[in-house]
Amino acid sequence: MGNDDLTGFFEKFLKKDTLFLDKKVLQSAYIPNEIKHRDIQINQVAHILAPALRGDKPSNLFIYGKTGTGKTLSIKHVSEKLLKVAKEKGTPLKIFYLNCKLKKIADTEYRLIAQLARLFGKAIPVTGLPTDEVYSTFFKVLDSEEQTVILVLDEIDQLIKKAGDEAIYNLTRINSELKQSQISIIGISNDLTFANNIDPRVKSSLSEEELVFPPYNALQIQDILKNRAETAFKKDVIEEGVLAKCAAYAAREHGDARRALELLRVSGEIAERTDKTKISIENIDEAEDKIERDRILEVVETQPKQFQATLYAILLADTSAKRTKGQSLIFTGEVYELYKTVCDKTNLRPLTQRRVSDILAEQDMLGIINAKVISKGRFGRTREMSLAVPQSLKPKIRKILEETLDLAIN
DNA sequence: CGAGATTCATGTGAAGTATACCTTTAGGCTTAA
DNA sequence: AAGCCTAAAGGTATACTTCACATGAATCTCGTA
Repeated sequence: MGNDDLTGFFEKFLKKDTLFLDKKVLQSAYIPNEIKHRDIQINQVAHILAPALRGDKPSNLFIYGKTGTGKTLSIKHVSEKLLKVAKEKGTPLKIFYLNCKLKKIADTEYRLIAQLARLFGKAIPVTGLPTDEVYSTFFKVLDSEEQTVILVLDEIDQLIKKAGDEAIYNLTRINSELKQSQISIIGISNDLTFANNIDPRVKSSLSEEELVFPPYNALQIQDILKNRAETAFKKDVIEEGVLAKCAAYAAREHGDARRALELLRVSGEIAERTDKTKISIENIDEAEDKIERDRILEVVETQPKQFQATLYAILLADTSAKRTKGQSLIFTGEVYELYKTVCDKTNLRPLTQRRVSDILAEQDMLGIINAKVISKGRFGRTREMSLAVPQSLKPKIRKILEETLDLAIN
């Protein structure tokens, strides 16, 4: 493309009017003024947290609910209002929000506490410090002034699954030591069954109050969509039935409103890019496809080298496996053999099978493969897995991996 | 023929190791009085 | 003498390895009908 073409393209791009009025309304970080269909929950949260305004310690709260049921949104909404009132009254109240799922941020006890201390403006190194030391630093800042602190730990189930419940237990007990300040914990979990496998002591101290966020039904999602679409899009750019279909898609997946909004936003982007003046129903299908692709590619690209090598081995196994019933089933041993040859080609130091086994388990968690442990009777026991990736995406993944792993393409 | 025993390939837990990084400390050098 | 810098010492978290044991159904074994 010549330079003139490019200039032309940019000019045209600027002239072309967009379908969006305010795209950020559809992004997941956006907090609308009015949250629909969550009045009851928001009220309950408000009631539970209100004592903070009088300088009392609010009860610890545990919130359950599937993804996209408005948990985070509701909490953030209440927090905002609460902080505003507290500020007017001059009550020393702080609310911190921390997502435990983020790798390398809060997925171990050390990292969680370190991150908390950082929120209070303390610099904590990534490693090297005793965990106790970090605790006491955190403790000191916390107690350095009279204040009430509310700590929101999102996706706390992930943390406990990876790092155990020690950290949470310590956090809940820290109150008895605090002289000036007090801390309440709000735990948010997507996994409704996860309470069963944590220490009962932790559970009881964490869930002084419990709240369940039920999924939205299709009508509610549609209502939410309509509401947001009004401010997000220009008038009349949405074709009849589009919102309904978005809602239906999302409701199919346990009423995930976040997904519905994302679908709508991406549909809009697609329509815009293809120079349409309206968002049509077909765009939704394309959007769903694109979202899934982007998610997978994102995961593939950002994984550590060893994970990528493992994934590449799976990919190789997948293409060579005899294709029975459409789904090719792959076993650990097979993957590990291929993995070793991959390492050989890429000058990567091969990890042990023990470690690879863990890596496979993590890939399963990431949803990039489907795996389950089965016993093949006389023929041992293994993890039976298959790539959870659309066929059309495999070549692309392969290419990405070959590039990042610097594999000689044969 | 069927109940147990056996077997295989790998899952999985625990403990140990390597690496990268942190703080503290002691020595050496510089500086200012 | 005091202050400052540097390098070594001592300590930690994390990712990974090593070791050892656990799993669980297909297959085998062998007593019994």
